[in-house]
Amino acid sequence: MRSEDIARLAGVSRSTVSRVINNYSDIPQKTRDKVLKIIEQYHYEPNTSARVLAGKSTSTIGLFVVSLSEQPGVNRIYQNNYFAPFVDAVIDTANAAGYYVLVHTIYAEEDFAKVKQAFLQKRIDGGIIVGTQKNAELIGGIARIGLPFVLIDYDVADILEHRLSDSPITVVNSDDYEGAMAAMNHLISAGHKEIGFISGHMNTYSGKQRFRAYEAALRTHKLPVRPEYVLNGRFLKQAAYEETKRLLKLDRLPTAIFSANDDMAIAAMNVLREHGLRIPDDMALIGFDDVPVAAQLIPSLSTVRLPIYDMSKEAVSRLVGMFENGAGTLSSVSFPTSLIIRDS
Amino acid sequence: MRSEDIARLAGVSRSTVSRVINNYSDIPQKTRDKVLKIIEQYHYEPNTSARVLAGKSTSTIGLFVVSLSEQPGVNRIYQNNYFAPFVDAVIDTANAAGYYVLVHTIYAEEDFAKVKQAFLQKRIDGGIIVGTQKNAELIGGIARIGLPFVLIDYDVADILEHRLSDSPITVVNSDDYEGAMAAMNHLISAGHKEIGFISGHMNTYSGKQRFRAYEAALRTHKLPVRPEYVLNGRFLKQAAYEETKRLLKLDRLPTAIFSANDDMAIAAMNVLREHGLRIPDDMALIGFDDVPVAAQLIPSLSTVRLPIYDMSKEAVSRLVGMFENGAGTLSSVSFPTSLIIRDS
DNA sequence: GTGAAAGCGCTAACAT
DNA sequence: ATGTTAGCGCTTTCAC
Repeated sequence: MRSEDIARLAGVSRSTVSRVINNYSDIPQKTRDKVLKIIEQYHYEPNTSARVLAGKSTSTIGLFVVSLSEQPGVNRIYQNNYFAPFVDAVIDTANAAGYYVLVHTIYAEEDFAKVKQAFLQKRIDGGIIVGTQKNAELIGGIARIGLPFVLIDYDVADILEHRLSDSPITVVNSDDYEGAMAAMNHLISAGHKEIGFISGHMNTYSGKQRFRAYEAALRTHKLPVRPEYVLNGRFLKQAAYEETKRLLKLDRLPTAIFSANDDMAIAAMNVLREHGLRIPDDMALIGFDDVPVAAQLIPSLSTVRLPIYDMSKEAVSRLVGMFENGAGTLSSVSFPTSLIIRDS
Repeated sequence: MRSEDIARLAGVSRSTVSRVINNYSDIPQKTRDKVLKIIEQYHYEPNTSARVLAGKSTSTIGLFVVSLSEQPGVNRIYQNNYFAPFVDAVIDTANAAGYYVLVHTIYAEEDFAKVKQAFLQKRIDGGIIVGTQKNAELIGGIARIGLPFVLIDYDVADILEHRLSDSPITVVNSDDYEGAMAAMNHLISAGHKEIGFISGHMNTYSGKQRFRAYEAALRTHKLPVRPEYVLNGRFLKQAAYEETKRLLKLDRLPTAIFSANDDMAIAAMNVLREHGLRIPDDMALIGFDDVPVAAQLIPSLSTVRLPIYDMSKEAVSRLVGMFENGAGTLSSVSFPTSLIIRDS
């Protein structure tokens, strides 16, 4: 069933059918109804490829989830409490706004070709990229294609430095520094003087900010910054697990641990439990993200809440805004986090 | 940049460029290399719409997540431990097989139009649908379009009845009946004689099978089937929460509860805890699905494991198989479940 | 208000 | 082995 068939059945020309489909104003209600009736009756839907080729938009948003991890297969997003909500929230809000979502996961450096490909092949009107490590070359490469895109969790300064401020890029961040600072201040106010840190990935913006706040908080309160208390977690459960085990072998332990995300905090929790340490009595613990399980655990996990749904929604609506207002230039937003004190 | 530009730059015709791109055999290595070099150099990627319009496939799989729930907004998939893994696993395996995935969520009856639309508009080569309630009309409607698709969790008998066995449909199920039976037998062997049930959605295949096994197990062992012990959960956390509260108001309580999924079992756990009941001493609890949190809870939740990753992978590979072998007819697989005994 | 016709970027049958 | 050409199904400019 093609538009020509509809035209014949309705006794009009293909152009009239097209006008009806695209809601042209200069077409009498009578003709419109007649055509619409046939379309309805035959369940006709215009061929997307043909429409796009003729100049229409794809009504499709690309969503690229970047999760580079050294151990392949270990950080699949469906086991990742941070990415999964983004995927779902973006799909939700994009669908509600009338867009299809093309999702692609990037687990290896070479898969990045796939994101440029999706843009270059004109499969999408624009994209949302979450989880990118600092990589101006990549961002520049995509920007050069000219289609708008949104980066979730990225350092705006890095984009500015590479003179990309005229490109249609939107950056959506959370106030990671402030959130981490709040968590640290809470621990310090509670009297903790020896605080450990499980770091995220230092090449991501959020990972960096959370670490910076950790250090700054200690310095501000003239507390010791001990290298052996900084665990290299890279946002990975497994790494956090190993590193926490290593920490417990030290002669002298911190009394609290601040983890750059909840997944790693939970891994640490398991290690602590295995070693017979009580939480929070022997070791206080604060995570980051407020993943759904955090509240379910016993003891429930104190954490810094990230407004993932709002961030995703904003990413979609900004992207759609760029479609409608014709590209635009660099812009950014940052969402406030909130400290959630629970039992840990 | 179009194929014509590449042709000009390489000093050949557009058809030669096309032949190179599509790996035709009758083209000398020298010409191939020359063209490839230009393509590389200019980062050329053929326009997908044009290729599809000219008869190529889209290399895109549609993934439709159906989650009809009475309370809108309450059952978003990112809070749903059952759907999220399917989404991620399908994306993972499809991407690995060289396919893009177009994901759409269906939260209301009228959104079903979107799935037929995606097929009709030729946006996808085929689709995977998870979470459908029994609805032969819908299935028949999609089948009539002629593109292959996979149903995850659907009653094969229903498809047979509606004479759809010649359509390119694959059904991927899990052994829900057997799994539920194993859980029930475990409880019964442990001496439980009064067993409650939190039901899933009776219109889904898995929901139905899990309930059937519950009843059958009780009957087989000549144990009482008490209507007041059957809670109407519809796979929803909230409903399970309310219903469990209702259950606890009864004069006489069961000593064990079997829940049709883990999310509801966890909701029940919370209610039990709030009422000061100990698990498993005062009330034993077994869930279904083995969602990631199940193992993290205290007490950890005994459950029936669903091989979601394998099911998703099979769904993708069967779909791709139908693409390659030209449609085909109805087929189905069912995956074994396994009883995971933990502390609850 | 509506139709005719050109063109979007590609593939593939046909011709050489 | 490579070029020429006719579509694929739609949108849109230009005529009428």
